Amino acid sequence: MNWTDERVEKLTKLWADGLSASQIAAQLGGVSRNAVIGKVHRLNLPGRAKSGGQSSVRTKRTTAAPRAPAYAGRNAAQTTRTVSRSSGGAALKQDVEAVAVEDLDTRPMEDVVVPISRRLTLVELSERTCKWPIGDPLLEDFHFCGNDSGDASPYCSYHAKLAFQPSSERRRAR
DNA sequence: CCCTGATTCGC
DNA sequence: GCGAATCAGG
Repeated sequence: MNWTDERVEKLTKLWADGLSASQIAAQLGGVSRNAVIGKVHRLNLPGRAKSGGQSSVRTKRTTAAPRAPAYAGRNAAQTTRTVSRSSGGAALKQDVEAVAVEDLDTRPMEDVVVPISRRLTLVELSERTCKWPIGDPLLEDFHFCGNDSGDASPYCSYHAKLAFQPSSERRRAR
């Protein structure tokens, strides 16, 4: 891939916005983070203030920002899916709680607070990043949580609590 | 190990 | 000019 004016422009902008080289590479596509860094140097763009690593500025959430629902609205639509298998006797009949967060008339876990998200885009997700979607996919600021997902889980510990609620105990608790 | 940017150097 | 390899660091 070559550095078209458009791509250079985007690179410059994103770099100025403080995104990391790898994140920029992911958004540009077709280039490695090394390519991005190399280009940045060649363009004489100001490098990062201190040669600090990932602990630098990152997601700067000013103040008030109740990162609450984000999912509430549209999710309430496709919440509980009841699958009934009426086969012969009265054997199988179970309802499966589909990936739901907070359903219609709910009260359970509303207390699960998710810290901050890394605002990753689809292409930036890796095996260890939380794949919990945030925002409206149709909007520009749509992103994924991106926090560490432990190792074998698709979500970070916080979103995992929201996603995998033990159905049995939930019913009981209600 | 994950990630970060910085530099080098063959292409 | 480009970017993989490498280095240095959190």
